[in-house]
Amino acid sequence: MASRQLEKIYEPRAVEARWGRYWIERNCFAADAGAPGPPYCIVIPPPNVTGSLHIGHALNTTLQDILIRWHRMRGHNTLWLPGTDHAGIATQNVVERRLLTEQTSRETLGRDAFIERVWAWKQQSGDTILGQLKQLGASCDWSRLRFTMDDGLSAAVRDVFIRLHRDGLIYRGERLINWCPRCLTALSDIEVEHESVTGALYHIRYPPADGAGDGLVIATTRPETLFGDAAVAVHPDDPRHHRRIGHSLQLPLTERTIPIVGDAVLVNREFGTGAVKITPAHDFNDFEAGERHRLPRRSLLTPEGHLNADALRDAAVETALRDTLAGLPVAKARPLVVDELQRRELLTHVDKKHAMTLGHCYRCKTVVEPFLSPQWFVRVQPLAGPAMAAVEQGHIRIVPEGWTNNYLGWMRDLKDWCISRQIWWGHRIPAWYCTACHPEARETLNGAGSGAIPTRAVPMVSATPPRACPTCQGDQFVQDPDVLDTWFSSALWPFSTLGWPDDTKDFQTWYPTSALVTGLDILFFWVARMIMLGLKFTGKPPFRDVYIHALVRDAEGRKMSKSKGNVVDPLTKMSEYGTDALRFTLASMASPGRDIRLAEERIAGYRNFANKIWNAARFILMHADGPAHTGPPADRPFPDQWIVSRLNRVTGAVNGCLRAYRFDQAADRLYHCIWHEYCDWYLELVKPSLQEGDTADARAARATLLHTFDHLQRLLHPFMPFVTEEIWQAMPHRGDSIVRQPFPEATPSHDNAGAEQAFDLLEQCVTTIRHGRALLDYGTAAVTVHIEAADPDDAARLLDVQRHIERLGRGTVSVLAQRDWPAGRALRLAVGRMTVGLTIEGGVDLNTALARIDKQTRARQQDADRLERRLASPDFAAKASPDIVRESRDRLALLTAELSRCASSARQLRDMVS
RNA sequence: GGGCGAUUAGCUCAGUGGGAGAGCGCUUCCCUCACACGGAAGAGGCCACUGGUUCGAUACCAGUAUCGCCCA
Repeated sequence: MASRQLEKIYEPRAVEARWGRYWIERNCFAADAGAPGPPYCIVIPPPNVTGSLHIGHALNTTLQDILIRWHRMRGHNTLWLPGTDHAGIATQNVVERRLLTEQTSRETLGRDAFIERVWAWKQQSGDTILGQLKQLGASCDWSRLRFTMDDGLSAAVRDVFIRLHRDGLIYRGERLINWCPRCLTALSDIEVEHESVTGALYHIRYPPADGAGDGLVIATTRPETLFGDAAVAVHPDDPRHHRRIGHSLQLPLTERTIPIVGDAVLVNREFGTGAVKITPAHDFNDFEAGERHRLPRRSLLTPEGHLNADALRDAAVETALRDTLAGLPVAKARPLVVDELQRRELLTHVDKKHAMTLGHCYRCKTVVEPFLSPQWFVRVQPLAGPAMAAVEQGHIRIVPEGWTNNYLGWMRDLKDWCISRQIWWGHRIPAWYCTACHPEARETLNGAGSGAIPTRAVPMVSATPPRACPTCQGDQFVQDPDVLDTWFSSALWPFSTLGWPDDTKDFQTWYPTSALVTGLDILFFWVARMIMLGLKFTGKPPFRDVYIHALVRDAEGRKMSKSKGNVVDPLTKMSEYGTDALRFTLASMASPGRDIRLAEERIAGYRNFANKIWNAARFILMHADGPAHTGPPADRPFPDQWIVSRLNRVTGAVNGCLRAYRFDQAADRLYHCIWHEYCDWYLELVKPSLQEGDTADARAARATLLHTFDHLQRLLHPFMPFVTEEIWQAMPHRGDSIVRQPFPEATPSHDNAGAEQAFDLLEQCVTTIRHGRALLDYGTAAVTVHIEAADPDDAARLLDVQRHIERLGRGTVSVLAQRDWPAGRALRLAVGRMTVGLTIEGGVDLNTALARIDKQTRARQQDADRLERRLASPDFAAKASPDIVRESRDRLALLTAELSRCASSARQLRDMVS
């Protein structure tokens, strides 16, 4: 028997640190591919290696840990594989900011030295988030920790790149891509956040090239890009303009003319004047229109987003204007261009309330520019088909199901994925260029951007530099300076972390993985790409289930962000309320398809819950010493049979909820069972027996207490690992940790309907007595109670539980027909098929009780009226199911009986009052 | 503009074709020998609106309004 004295209030901090260390020292979470049991595996969504824990991680980690601990306890061969992500742009940005404070820059350092600095930063800060995950109780197999830039994973990345290139699924080419002028790199389409804004729509007149007629008025939101115009498009069927197709216009502010073309795709006849400019190098739709009409692409901007002097000259911009504009950022150039147009009376109209969307860099929120440059792309169409089929055919299940269409819809019209980034931190593209064939490429040796590699350059893709150039036999090469999109390596995560491309024991055992738990925000970034590449390279879907959880918002429903200052720091909450409380809060609020509004009171509520459990444990430890009954539950008294039955039901429910990813419902069932059944009723029911010493009931109660409480700790362990471990260790136990104890399963033979019915009667009586006591303002004084049960079976059950009613109701209880009740004043309360009578003693004010009975009468009368109306309807009898008809009749009969007893009781009270 | 979701107690949210639920908060009483981070008893809701289906709708369908998210 444990002898440690437990404190009155549960103090999570020391407890958590102690067991957190213990679990790791004992390798409680270590997985072994050779271990028995069905495999169960989750790979963690790798957090940014230099990041720190935010509330989204806390939710994500908690849910995974619940699944993992649950399966581990159920005897599955369970692996939770942890790791971190190198987060290319984000990490590079952080290190660059640090360099700035040292008055230096990555360009000054040079590529190799810079990368060394990033590794040093990773070394310095990389353990932060891992420590925080451990603090949260994440039961990962930490010996298998992976990092996306590990040798093994990097080899997998190269391998995949080379094979995709060989299969024609990766290509290099000049395309219009999204460019962040601050990060100075390309972004993929989904790395751009679109925001609705109100802007200005400028109507500009382009005069005819031959001076005859009025020209055309076009509408644009970006007047400064007109220097890059290659044509003006009108709809071929538009009677206003179609005769002009083939004519030319004078491009304002330049010495160029441009043609008028007919384009039914680009032109919306209702928009503006029905004429639009085509600027192929600065707009995605225009780019495609440019392709259709074979128009030249004039890129006007530098990578920084400034007007390029050379480009302006090539575009034949008037010399004076060129000098004014060259080097200016877009935002400054635009008003100058508008002024100039106005001065020349070419600006016909400005609509200042034009609704439009603007793209921003998802990392730094800078406005992105469509930018023409050579980049690497994955041809995704051939990969998307199987990735859709896997979901459509149910090989991969998305939970909640509602997101499936979202996924399929996105996959259906997927554009090629731009995977090259003009940064230094990441997996460098394994492509090489011959410096003899492409002398310009030599510039990249000092780390310059990919612009230095001409679009037409022929890359040689291989893991190591080629021996000789196939064209010129040269042996000098430079490697492509770009690195891969971080999500490219993340896409391989479920198999690269298990050892792929080697056919390792781990890979054989745990691939495909069982579940992937993540937020909706990276369904496209990550999940879709893992499915595509997983199917392509392993032939199997990377996971069976995808569980999409909510986004955590603040109590007002706003997205948390540092700039709003409404961020809830999970670590602070953990230290204030305990990690278990935070975990339980997140689990209980994880309803499918709904965002979580995190209110602090909820966390405090679950801290109280942990404390409640703690005190129940104290109580049990105080009373568990002594002889205990060891026979089957069926031989034990009523309270034990009842709690075993209830526990059995909640056990079935929790397992069912977890199978369905209903963390919220599982948490609620546990909360209710532990607090409102186990503590409120069961512990109260057995208290008298425990104080009796060595009786049969006491022996049974001690055995049941220990057994059921252990059962509850194991049920609760996945949700609240720390307090349950602490309690489990303090109670009599076998084994070194609750982590590996079997998770309870429901046993049909433990269901005990009779005990549950008896309990329902007991609860009704006790509650009614307490209610009556309050109405009579009796305080804690003992009361004399008579109970009449209309049903003889009820009467028999009541006799069985009579002494419990007496104790919990505080008084003496006789189960008697009303005609046998003693004469004298009594408050009679109708409850179900029973009447509970409290003897009235002394001069108490009965008006409160009278008012209450009148109120109850009104409520019951309403119900009865509704039921009567229903039963009176001929259609109801004819069409409703017989069960419902019978139930309605029964309920009406019960209500009628209650009403007559209420009326009688009220009459008596009125007599007494008057 | 397209798609998805939400609207239920003061707050945060479950829920179901047939008697409106939980947690927190609130009111009253109680520091009773596990727990005041507690116990007991309560108050509080035309289940957003309008139609339809149905014997019966908070629930199913359609529309409206408001809010949110995703995509263009």
